[in-house]
Parts: sequence; C-alpha cells; structure tokens
Amino acid sequence: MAMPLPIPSNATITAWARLIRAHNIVFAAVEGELKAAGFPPLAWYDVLLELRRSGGSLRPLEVERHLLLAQHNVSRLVDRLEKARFVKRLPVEGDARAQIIAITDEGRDLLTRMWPAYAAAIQKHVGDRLDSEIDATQLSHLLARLTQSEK
Amino acid sequence: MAMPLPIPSNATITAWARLIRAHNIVFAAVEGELKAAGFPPLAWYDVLLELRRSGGSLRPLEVERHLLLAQHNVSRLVDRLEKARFVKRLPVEGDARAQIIAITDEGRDLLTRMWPAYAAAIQKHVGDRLDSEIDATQLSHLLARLTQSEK
DNA sequence: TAAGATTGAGCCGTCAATCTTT
DNA sequence: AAAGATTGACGGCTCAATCTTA
Repeated sequence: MAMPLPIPSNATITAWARLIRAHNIVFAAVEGELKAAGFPPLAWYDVLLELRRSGGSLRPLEVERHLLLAQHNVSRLVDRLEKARFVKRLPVEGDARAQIIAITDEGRDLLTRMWPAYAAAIQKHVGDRLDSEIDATQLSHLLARLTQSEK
Repeated sequence: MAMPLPIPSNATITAWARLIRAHNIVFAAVEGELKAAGFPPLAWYDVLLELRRSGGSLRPLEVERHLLLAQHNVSRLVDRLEKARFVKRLPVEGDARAQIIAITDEGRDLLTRMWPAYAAAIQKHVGDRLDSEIDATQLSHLLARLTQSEK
C-alpha cells in the first residue's frame, strides 16, 4: 500500500519555511543598508511613496488599505512622520472627524535621496541573486498567487 | 535609440515588493489563526521545534544560528519560554558562563497540540493557493536562491 | 449607533552598555 | 582581552478602550 501523502505536502511546508526565511534575510539586509546610510525604516518610505503616487495626500483609511496597516499603526506612524516634518495633517472640509495626510517638500526630498540607496540594495539582495528576468517574473507570479483570494 | 534598462529591473522591483507583501499577508494569516486558537507566537514554536529536532536541548548560540536571531533576542525569548514552563535553563559542566536550553514535557506537548492547527493554516494559506506540487517546488527553489551567498 | 481617529498598557525587538567567566 | 549571556532604555506593534463628530 502507498503511504498517504501528508497534508500539507512536504513541498508546501518547504515553500512556507523558505518564504519566511527569505523574507527575513532579504528584508533585514535591505533595511540594514538603508539604516547604515542614515535613513529611516522602510515603513516610512512606503507611506511617503503612497502619498506621492496619490498626488501628494491620502486619508488615513486609504493608507491603511494600501499598506495593510491597522488604524492605530497608521496613527502612530503618522505621528512620527509628522514630528520628523515629512508629512502634515490637514483638516477636511465638512467632516471634523476626518483628516488628510499630505507629504511635505522634505518628505519628497527624502524619497528622492533614499531611492538610489534603496534601489542598489534591492539589486544586490534580489536582482543579483536571480539568474534572469524570467526568474524574477516567475517568482513574482508565484508570490502573487499567495495573496489572491480563494479559488 | 533604446532606453537603458533600469537597474534594478522592473521585474526585480516587482519581485521584491511581492516578497514583502506575500510574507506579510501569509504570515499574519497563519499566526492569526494560531493566536485565535489560543496558541503563542510562531517564534515560540520555532525555538521549541529546533530544540526537539536537536534531541531536546541546544546552546543559546546554536539557537541564534538556526533561527537567525540576535543574542539578546534569544535571551528574552527564552525568558518568556521559561516563565511559561516550556523550556528550562541548565548549567554547563566546566564553563560557568554557558548554559543549555532544554525543552520540557510541557514544551513537547505544546508542539504536539499546535501542529494540527499550524499544518491546517499552512495548507489553507500556502498549499491551497498554489496549483500543484510543481509550483510549490518551483517557488521554494526561487526563494532559496535569495538566501544563498553571492555568486 | 457608527465612523474616524487616538490613547494607554503591555509585549517584543533593537541598541548600546554591562556583567561574569575564561 | 574575548566569549557567553543579560540588562536598561527605547522604538514600534497590538489589544482593548476611548474620544469626538456624524
């Protein structure tokens, strides 16, 4: 008699373990290089980039949706960004509960200054480790599957 | 004239972004299910599993090496595990600086009780989202490349 | 009551400094 | 001085509770 296949399969368990490990190693390496160059955490870059992409400002709820952060995390992250002068909180006409988070000139400048170091780190820790564009595309494709909703 | 290719390539940048996003989504989903079932963080499971795999005990430095944790993190993690009775710290003969971290019966029991829920979560959030064993193997292979040393 | 956002308490990770033993 | 490990201070995340306005 054949042995029943384990659920999850060994291939699935290995994929899980390597996803966690690859992320931890690559993320720490990239963020570590930026930190060594005197830059703030990548979470700051992510928020500022979303703001710039969206024309300069977003509502907190939109930041939460784009970056998959909880409401209170955005609140605290914006606290730090505002204290560092990279964003400003603006009131919303007609709804005193709401606010708009707007990137400042200093925030745009930080994005500009960070990108060369960030790009170099991505190339070093991701691009240089894959043999070809085809591999990068294939990896992206498989990772995208993990974040799609159930079949 | 052809445009120069950006470095890193768009494919590389996409692979980086999806690695981060896939990890965040899948990890939060798996750990969230375990937490909802009343279990401790995955980091606890990782340490206990390494101890069991190694015959029941390890030196802190070996835990650091296996799990890619800093010395002080292991120290604090073991504090919590010891307080929860899942491990014990034992002295080392002949070197009063050193210690041995040993899994307890309660620790082994936790591993046993967690695995069914953990396995189900991995299947749901990884296995079920890949079309085949071949995909899981291919993904593992590409992720492994990211953690190999420079060519 | 609900929506939008913040707050306080506590947990966890990180940095630099420290302690003890070799 | 170096090795093994811990500690204090603090940054950042998470939970539940809260505050304000709609």
